[in-house]
Amino acid sequence: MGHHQCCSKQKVKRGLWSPEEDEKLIRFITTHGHGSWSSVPKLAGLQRCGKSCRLRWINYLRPDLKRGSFTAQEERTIIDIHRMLGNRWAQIAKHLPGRTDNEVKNFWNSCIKKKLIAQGLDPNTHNLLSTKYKHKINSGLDSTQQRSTTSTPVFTVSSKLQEDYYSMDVKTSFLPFSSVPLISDHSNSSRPQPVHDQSSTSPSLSGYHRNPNMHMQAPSLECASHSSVGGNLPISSSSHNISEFGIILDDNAWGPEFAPIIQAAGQGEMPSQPLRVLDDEVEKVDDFRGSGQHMDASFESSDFELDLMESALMTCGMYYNAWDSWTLQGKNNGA
DNA sequence: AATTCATTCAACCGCACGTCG
DNA sequence: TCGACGTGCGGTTGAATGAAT
Repeated sequence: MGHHQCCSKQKVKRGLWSPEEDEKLIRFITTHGHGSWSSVPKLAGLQRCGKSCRLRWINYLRPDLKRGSFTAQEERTIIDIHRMLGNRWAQIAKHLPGRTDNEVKNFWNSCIKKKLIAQGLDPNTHNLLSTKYKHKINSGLDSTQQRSTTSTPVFTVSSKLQEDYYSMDVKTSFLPFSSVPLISDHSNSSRPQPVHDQSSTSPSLSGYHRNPNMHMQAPSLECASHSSVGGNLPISSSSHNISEFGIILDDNAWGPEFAPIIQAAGQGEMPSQPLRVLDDEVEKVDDFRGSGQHMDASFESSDFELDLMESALMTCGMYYNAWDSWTLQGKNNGA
């Protein structure tokens, strides 16, 4: 097994770090800074390679690290961003102050992943799991327990859809409202902010581009004061723009109970049938997701959107927003 | 109490990318 | 343009620990 170049020139220690080694590294970096990591071990008097020193500092010794369990808010943030970016742990960690990519990755693999599977969701795509995972879903809690024991909003389908839950061939990309790029121009300072609990942290990515060629007409929305969607989650009294939004539902599940959501999402009149996305657009998104290309993403999420997401999910289960335009933009950029 | 099994997470590895001479 | 080097990232490993038998 070959070692990294920086390790090959000298005999280096590997494995767990001792308190003495930690002390040496901390003392050196706090007084000199790390500068070139490859020179740190020699200057700090450590029998380690620079890469190991860097990792130890970033993941464990850095003074600004936040230790301890992940909060429910952090967990929700991870899930939301992962849904868009996939396994880009470093990008996800940037939105969790004091958390490292390694920590986020471990938390995902040891905890969130299992939760999603138990809830019938594919942790990679966040879509409904196919029938081959049915045994995993059923092996855990029943659906009622699954919903009541998680601290993260449970993405599930309405009761009318339950019977088709495992047999549906779902290849559409579903996103929560919290992930919807609400404003096409991120620099637009007129974007309204939620009026409640603005102190809490929400995902906020930067550098995101939309595809201007695929921009759809964005309906505006005036939310009624503390209107209620689904009968239990209040929406803040504020005005919002929501663009490129759609809901996909089984035809049989489509009913007047979804009207508040359609209205709240700025779609205006209740459509006579569920909104749908064209298959070829879905395939383009899937292609992009599978390509491993990076995309710049930027949008803001707010508690309002999280509430709306939860409301929609609790009421009608599945939904979709047309993020095709910006993923395709990312695909083009990455080529 | 001893052993096995499962889980967690720190650390390692290989690769990709950027920079510089 | 090319190669060497440094850095950052995501996937994987394996030691430590806890739970179950």
